[in-house]
Amino acid sequence: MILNDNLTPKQIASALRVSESSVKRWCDRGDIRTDRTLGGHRRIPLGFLLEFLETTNRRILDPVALGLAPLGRSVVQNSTSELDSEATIARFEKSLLLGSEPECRKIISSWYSTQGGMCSLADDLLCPTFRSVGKLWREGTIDIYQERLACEICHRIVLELKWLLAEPSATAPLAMGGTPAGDQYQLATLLTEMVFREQGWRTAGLGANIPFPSLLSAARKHMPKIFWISVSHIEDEKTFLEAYADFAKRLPKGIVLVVGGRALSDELRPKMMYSAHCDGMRHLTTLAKALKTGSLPLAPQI
Amino acid sequence: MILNDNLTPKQIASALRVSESSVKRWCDRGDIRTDRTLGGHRRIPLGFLLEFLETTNRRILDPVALGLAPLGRSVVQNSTSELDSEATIARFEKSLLLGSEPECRKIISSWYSTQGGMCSLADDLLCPTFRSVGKLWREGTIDIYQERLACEICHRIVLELKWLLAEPSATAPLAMGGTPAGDQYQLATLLTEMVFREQGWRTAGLGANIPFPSLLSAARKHMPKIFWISVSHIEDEKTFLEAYADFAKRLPKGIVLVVGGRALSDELRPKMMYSAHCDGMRHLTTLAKALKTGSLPLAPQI
DNA sequence: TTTGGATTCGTTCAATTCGTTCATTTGATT
DNA sequence: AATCAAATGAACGAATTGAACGAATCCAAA
Repeated sequence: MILNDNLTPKQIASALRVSESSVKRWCDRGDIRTDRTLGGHRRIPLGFLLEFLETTNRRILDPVALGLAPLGRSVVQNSTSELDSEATIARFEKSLLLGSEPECRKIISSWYSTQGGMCSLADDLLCPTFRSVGKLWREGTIDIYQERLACEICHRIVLELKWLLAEPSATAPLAMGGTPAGDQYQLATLLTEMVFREQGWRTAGLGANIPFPSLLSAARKHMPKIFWISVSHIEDEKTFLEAYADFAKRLPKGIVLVVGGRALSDELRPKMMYSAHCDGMRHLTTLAKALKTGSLPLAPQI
Repeated sequence: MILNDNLTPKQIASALRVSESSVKRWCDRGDIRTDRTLGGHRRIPLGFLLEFLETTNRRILDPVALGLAPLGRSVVQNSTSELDSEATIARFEKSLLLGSEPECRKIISSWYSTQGGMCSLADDLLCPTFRSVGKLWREGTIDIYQERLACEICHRIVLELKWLLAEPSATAPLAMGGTPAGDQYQLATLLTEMVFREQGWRTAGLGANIPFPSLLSAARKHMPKIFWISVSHIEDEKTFLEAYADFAKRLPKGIVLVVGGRALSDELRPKMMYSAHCDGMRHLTTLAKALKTGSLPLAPQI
């Protein structure tokens, strides 16, 4: 996998546009976790670098220096080039519809590394793209298989990204969740799982199209700290609400129930009971951060 | 496909993503215990390499180079292969139902590398296991989510195995396929795809639950040499047969239509038109081998 | 057994990185 | 403005790493 590579201080220096000395200092001070060659040269796995970037709120300025694909950049007046997300999203959508997995992989891994991790990948790249793809499908411009193939490709690549994330510690809290019956959309629940992983949680993603009673027994058996429900599509609203209500009522009290997904409209949500609703992965990330150590600060609401 | 015991410096170099020179130096300095051939070439038993990795706190970055399954952060432990398949299958089933992905990964990659590749993995391990899991589910012994989680886990691990397979050449023939509407079972079609990959085909797996008309337009647009249909579950037999018949009739003549899956019973098959029916992955492998170079030796049958 | 193409040998050498020192920039405080 | 601490970047000889080379070895097929 291209993503698993050991970087030298020089590469990182040029990627971040800082001096090599600074990178070496950060390594020695422990800000960047660092491996060493037998001869004592520093070697930094990409995952360690990303870890550093997140805690210090830094960005990769030159992905090419790390062997990643260049993302579209537009030259702004003051000579600082900014990410042209519009162009990149368009390029990504095109590659998806053509079914070109390698091209999509380049874009995703580059976006993931240079932007804000899973969060930005989900909210800023994948979500808009699939909104657009869904529209094209409803318009009849593209075929169903293209939409499915797009999901399949993204699913595979996001799974690959898992190898960049540090193995969660055995004592980390457990997050469990899935997508209820009638909803086949797997990508959303996978991204949810990855966000928890990124925040150091242990996770158990149950997948899509699982009946509520079965979700309930999974929760009861494993007693996670958080249970997430990702809803992208609702077959029948009344049936859904009934099944959900029963699920929420019988969920053990110690478990935080988090819901999200584009199907949970403003009209629907007031009829549901949950601990938290997340409007996008950025939202979820802050929640995961907060709940990781502290106990639940959120009271159930109606 | 047996685990290679004696590794060359070149293999180790690419597995650790360092230069061959460095590996040779490490051997000569005694950092890696090294055997020699009569002619003086270095040969490193896997055990010695693992010893080295352990003491220097190093990881294999590219397991593919060693012919090992990608095991993530840890390295394959017991290369002593269990030939007691009964016991292994039982252990595997237990791990699946417990939802222990790491344990399942060990068993699958061990099976894959010591037995007959994808073929044996599908036919001898996964197929019997899921038959048994399905039975437990129908009996009510286990919950739906356990069966789904089992699928999910296997799906992920099989996808990881893809990194073991060589990249298909750009001129390799294309195999395309998927699972028709009403059938959610993704693992079978994924395994089918992997078998073609193993045989050097380019592949495009469309996933599960795709309506026949959409499968048809995918085939028309990409014109694969083979189109596979994997059927594990049929909602309504009459609807299925009609949609299938329409699909088969309109499929371009140059494309070989291969069908398979546990739902295609002896009573059903005579009512379908196809180029070949595969009863297991071993069957499919020989077909993929035969069709790879030669033209289609199979006449459509009724 | 012989043969020929692919791999590995041991060696040399250029490029990179090491650790260290020191000058410069940054940014907060007086 | 002036001061000072902290962070950054440039420069150095010494050490490590990786690429290249002809010669020797391996291995599978004739």
